[in-house]
Amino acid sequence: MESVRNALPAQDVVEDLAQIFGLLADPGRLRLISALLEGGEMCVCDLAAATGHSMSAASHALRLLRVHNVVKVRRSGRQAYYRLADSHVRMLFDLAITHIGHDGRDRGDE
Amino acid sequence: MESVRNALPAQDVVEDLAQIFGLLADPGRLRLISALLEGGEMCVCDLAAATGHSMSAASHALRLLRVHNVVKVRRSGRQAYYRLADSHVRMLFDLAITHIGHDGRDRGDE
DNA sequence: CCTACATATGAATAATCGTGCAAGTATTGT
DNA sequence: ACAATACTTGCACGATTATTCATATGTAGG
Repeated sequence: MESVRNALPAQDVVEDLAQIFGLLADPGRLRLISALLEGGEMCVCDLAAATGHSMSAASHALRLLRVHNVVKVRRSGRQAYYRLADSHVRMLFDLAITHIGHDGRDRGDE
Repeated sequence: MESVRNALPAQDVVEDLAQIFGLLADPGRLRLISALLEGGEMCVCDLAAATGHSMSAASHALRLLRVHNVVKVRRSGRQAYYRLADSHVRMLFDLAITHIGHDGRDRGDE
C-alpha cells in the first residue's frame, strides 16, 4: 500500500480542502449561502433577517466566507452587499443535496 | 427579502448538508477518503498506514464515515475492508479541488 | 482452551468553533 | 458637530469535535 500513500494529495492541498468543506459545515453559513444563491446580491441586514442570524453572527460568518473567497463584498454607502464569488459553491451545494436525496438506506452495519 | 427567506431549504435539509460537509472537513478523514479513491478497497490497517493514523483514530474516523453512508465495509476473517459508498464523494472532492485550483487571489478586503 | 491478531468502542482530555455582547469605524442625515 | 444607522471586530464562554489510552469483541491458529 506504499503506492497508495504516495498517491495521496499533498498535505497542504488536503488542508485547504478540509478548510473549504469546513466552511460549508455549518447550518448558519449554509443558510447564508443559499440565501445568496436565491437572492443574488444582498446586504448584511437582509441576509441576517432572511437567515435568522443576528447582525453580529451574520457578519462573523460572512467574514469567514469572505476571507476564503467564497463570497465577495461591494460596499455602497453604509451597507455591504454580498454575493457568491463563483459557481463552485453552487455545484458543491447541489451535489451534496443529491447525495442526501440518495437516502442511502443501505443497511449492514452500525 | 421575505421571498428569499421562504425559498431557503428546510431546516433539516440544511442540517444534513452541514453534516456531510462536516465529514469532509477534516484532513485525516480526507486522507482516508482519497486513499480509498486511489486504492479502491482497503483494510483498516493499510488505511491507517497509508494515511498516518493510529489504528484507533482510523477506526473512529471510518466509523463516522460509515454511519453517514460515505463508506461501506466488507468483513472477511479478522479484517474489515472499506470502500467508498458512491461516487458523489469523488465529485465533491474533485469539485473542491477545482475551487482551490482557482487560487482566487482576489484582493480587496480583509 | 489459550494466545495472538485485527478492529471497535468508551471515557477523558484538549483543541476548535459559533455566538452574543460590548465597543469601534464609517457614512448619512439634521 | 451630533446622532443615528450599517456593519465590523475582539473577547469570553459554551458547545462540539478529534485524539489518545485502555479495554472489549471477534476471529484464527496452536
